Amino acid sequence: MTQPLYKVVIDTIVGRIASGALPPGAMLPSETQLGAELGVSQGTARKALSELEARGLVQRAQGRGTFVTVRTPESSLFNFFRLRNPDGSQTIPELVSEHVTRRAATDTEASKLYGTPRDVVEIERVRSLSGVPLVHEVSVVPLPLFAGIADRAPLPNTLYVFYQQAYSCIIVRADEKLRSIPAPAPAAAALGLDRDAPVLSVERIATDVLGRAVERRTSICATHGYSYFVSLS
Amino acid sequence: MTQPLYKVVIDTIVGRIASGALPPGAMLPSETQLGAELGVSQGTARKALSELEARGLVQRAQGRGTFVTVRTPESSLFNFFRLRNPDGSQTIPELVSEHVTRRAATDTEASKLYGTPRDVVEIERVRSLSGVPLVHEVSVVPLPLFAGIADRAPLPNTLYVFYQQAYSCIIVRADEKLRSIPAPAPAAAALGLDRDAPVLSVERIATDVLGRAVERRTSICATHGYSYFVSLS
DNA sequence: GAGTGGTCTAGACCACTTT
DNA sequence: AAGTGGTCTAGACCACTCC
Repeated sequence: MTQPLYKVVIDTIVGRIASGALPPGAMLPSETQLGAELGVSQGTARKALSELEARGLVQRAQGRGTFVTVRTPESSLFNFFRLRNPDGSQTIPELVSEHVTRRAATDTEASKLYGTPRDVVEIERVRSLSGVPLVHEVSVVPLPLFAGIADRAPLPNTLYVFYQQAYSCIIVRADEKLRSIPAPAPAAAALGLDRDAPVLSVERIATDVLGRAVERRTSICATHGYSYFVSLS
Repeated sequence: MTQPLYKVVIDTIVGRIASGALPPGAMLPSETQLGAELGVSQGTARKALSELEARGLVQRAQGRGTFVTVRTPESSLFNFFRLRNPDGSQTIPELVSEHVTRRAATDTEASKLYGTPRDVVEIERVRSLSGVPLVHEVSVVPLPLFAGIADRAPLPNTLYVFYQQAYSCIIVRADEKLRSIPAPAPAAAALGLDRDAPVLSVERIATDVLGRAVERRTSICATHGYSYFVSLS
């Protein structure tokens, strides 16, 4: 039941990235160096690096080297913000307002978030597309993992880039539940919608590279002139 | 600018699968045999087979061999029917009614579907979950690729399994656009909804293994007690 | 020119399934 | 026992980037 060597290599590198020892943009050792350092052949080191590239954690370029993937606001939005123009082109959501508060976790929050936290931080935001407020978004993160985050408001537009830069917390996956519902009161008020206007409700659990459920986010989106894009395979 | 050998191997096998020479469930040659047959080393054949496995086109099992992936109604629904119970468990959609008609393609249909077809076949269906009609679904396929399909009604519950078995057309990808809208008249009538009940509109383009846009599907879903699940990464 | 990743080979040994 | 895929090694050559 012993781990294959290439998986040991993968775990080693994931650990270095998750700990911040290898920050975004850092160059990794070459295949040969990595193999020598960890006592495996170049081919085995290569297999590990290729799998990390497939996971999106590093990027490789012939002649240049292997680098820890840098998350820019653009790449983060591309992956995790699915509201697009009808032709599929990106739209950048602007921040209209933000409220960051620290509070006790509800029972569901405690049960769904990593570490069953007693306290959480709630980030409530209204976002607009092309100047029109269309998204009401409430993100909840466990306080222990994000110590001091409430004092750093206002937060940057793209939270996942911020999580990585400030807390070495790398979001790699988001599981979402979508429903079509009449606009709930707080969202209707924030977005200036009729009480029963149809809106898209998106409930998200975001998971980091270590497999921890790190954020719970509920978004209410008015899809006027925009669409939520997904690709299934 | 010549193709790497392993890509040649991949294309060879994809061709055999898409042509029906390797039907679902068929066993592929072993790595050694395949290498000998195509004049490459076992390692190169292995790389090709591994990539085909990553694409989901074949399945490999230690000690048994490599097999063309069999699409069952279950696996097809798992991949391409995203409406689930709130806890994430599968729900099997039953067929309530079906109308299959042959007609001329609209301009958008002709422009978006493979081969810019003059004629298409439209499959209109109402589906129910746990006995409640919740989905109104209109699928449009180009007539040339699916000759005679209109005469084979009623069609099976899962169209993609049928496309593969009857036409060697393997759907590997679906791009969807979601919006929340008031129920349109035909869907409201078919599902027994109020005229302005909020529903999920899903517009899908399905693409086959040869990269051809093979089906356009518009679904109207009432998300009463159900949710549309996606995983982003 | 030195260093990087990308492709390809040949061979070894292991774990697993089937007969 | 025979045949399969899974892991691992060692070495070669190529294409590319950067200095």
